[in-house]
Amino acid sequence: MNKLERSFYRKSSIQLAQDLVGKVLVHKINGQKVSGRIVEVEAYMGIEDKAAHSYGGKRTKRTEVMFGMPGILYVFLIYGMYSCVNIVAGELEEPQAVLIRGIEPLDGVDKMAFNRYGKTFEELSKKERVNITNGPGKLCIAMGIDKTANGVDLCKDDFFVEDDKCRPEIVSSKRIGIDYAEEAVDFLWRYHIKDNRYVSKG
DNA sequence: TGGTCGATCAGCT
DNA sequence: GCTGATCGACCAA
Repeated sequence: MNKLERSFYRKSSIQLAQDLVGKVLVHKINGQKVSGRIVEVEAYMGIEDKAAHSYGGKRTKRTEVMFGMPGILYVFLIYGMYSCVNIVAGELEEPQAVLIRGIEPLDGVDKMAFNRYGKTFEELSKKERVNITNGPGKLCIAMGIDKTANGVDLCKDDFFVEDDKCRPEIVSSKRIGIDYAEEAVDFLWRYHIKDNRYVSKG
């Protein structure tokens, strides 16, 4: 359709976060397309952001990809069992990223349903249909994203973001699960589509 | 509808 | 040894 190129990602994570809401994340697994509209994100601003893994310029094996090219994926393991996926923003050597917190399933809904619950989308209960991708760990399971996707370039063929010209109303709020981040807990760096059921909270 | 709690492990200290 | 950008199960009311 309309795959976004490198220049789209080369901007601050706050800007990129807002631009990503409403776009479509696509993952092709062995030729099978799985996709969903990005409905909720959070910006992590890097060096000066106490909530970011790269706060203070912390550069380790884990955070290394955030220092890389904008438009690549940063995938990390949280609580020993869930993956979270980010899109790297900013310039090279500027460790910013946008966390994807919720998507609305579009293509490959049966594949997603199988990844999450081992059954077809049709067979899911009402609750399961919402819970399929309304959280950062959940959407990674549904879309088949794990640590092997760390560092993958969204400007290539099997993983990318496209613009289908959807322009929903976006609202901002405080980021979730960062109680340790002192003054940064109050920054309104979470953005989501208003009234969308696949938003994780609020 | 909301609170608490266990799972499970890489990256730090 | 401790902790976390989470989730789901369980329990109380």
